Amino acid sequence: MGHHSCCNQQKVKRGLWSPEEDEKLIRYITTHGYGCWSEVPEKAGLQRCGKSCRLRWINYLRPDIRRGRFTAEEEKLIISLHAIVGNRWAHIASHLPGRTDNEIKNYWNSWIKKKIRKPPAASTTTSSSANTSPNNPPTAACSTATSDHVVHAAHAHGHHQLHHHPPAFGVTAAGADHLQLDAIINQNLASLPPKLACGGGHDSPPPSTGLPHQCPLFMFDTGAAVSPPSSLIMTSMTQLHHHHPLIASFTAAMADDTPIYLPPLVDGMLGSLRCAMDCVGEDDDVTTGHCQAAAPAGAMAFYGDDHGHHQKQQQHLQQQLEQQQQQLGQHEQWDDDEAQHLLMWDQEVLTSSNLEAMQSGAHSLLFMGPNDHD
DNA sequence: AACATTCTCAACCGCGGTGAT
DNA sequence: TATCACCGCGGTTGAGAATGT
Repeated sequence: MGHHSCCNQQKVKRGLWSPEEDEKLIRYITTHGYGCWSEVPEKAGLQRCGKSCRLRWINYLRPDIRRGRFTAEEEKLIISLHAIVGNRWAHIASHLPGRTDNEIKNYWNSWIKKKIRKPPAASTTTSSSANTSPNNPPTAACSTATSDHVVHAAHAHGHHQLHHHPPAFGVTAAGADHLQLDAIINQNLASLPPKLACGGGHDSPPPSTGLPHQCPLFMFDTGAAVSPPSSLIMTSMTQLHHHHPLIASFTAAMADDTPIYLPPLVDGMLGSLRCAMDCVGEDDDVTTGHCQAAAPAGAMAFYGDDHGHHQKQQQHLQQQLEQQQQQLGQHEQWDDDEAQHLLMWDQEVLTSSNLEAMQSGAHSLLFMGPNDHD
């Protein structure tokens, strides 16, 4: 239990802030700004470290802070975002104006505690019914399961390695499906420029090469629970395409056997757009984009190459996976039963014939990725 | 009323990333 | 390239409030 490095030499006060301290900090920030937090305490006349000042300002004092209970819409957004990006609270907070990462984190953790203490009584009943009561959001459990139900795909020596992380809570797939898909549809696809949207892009010239290097994989996770597989009902491709415009566009295009170029893997819901823009920007050629902006990866997903952050998450998830497997007495990374609920796609082009393979084989997951061999 | 338990949330801690030197 | 300082983030703690017994 040491002090911050920035506090070592100073006599700094700790603990709760007094109103006088708040006033000093507010007065200083509003007149001088906060260019360098390490200078703020001294210049503001506070016996605090810069880190503490920053935290106090960001989490409590800044004028655009929004306090009070989370609205139902905010709850939904948090749940959806968490299902996709996990515990990246700052990322989630960036999509909730006036809310801080700390606040969202506290809110989420309080829900986790509740769920641990009081697991869902009827895990076999569908949780897709809309219940946004602040005191009873079953969707939280579903989305937690979705985020915990992580399939990690990595390229390794020309084949995909799959790691499965089962849900922490016993839930059904439907609620998670809706959450993920709603999030994707409402906040991702809906915001896409038409020229980048996959669905309406049949008139665009098809890409001439493979998927972008930085987007070697595409994974569609319907958010279905994995165990028991028999509980997976609504996540076949046929059913899915009613909910997801990307899949709908796939199947629509299948009618005339138009090749569909698969979108790449993306980094989370809103990150997908960024990824798409990056891809386009780096290639400087929209036609090589492969509908990447429409990538709907609603699950945690990893490129498996040079993304250090993802590698870190991979390691973390790998550890979680191993723990889960130990708990479940599983020794294989991926057993046959679970594999039945995956479809690995190892080509770049989706055609009617291989779509049929998907429809016949994929129940809970559609997983696609081009070969490593470029 | 008194005590125990649970909940909320502000604050702290440590780590990793980044930029300057 | 190595080192350092700083910043930002996520995990965790703990005090006070709320609730239950």
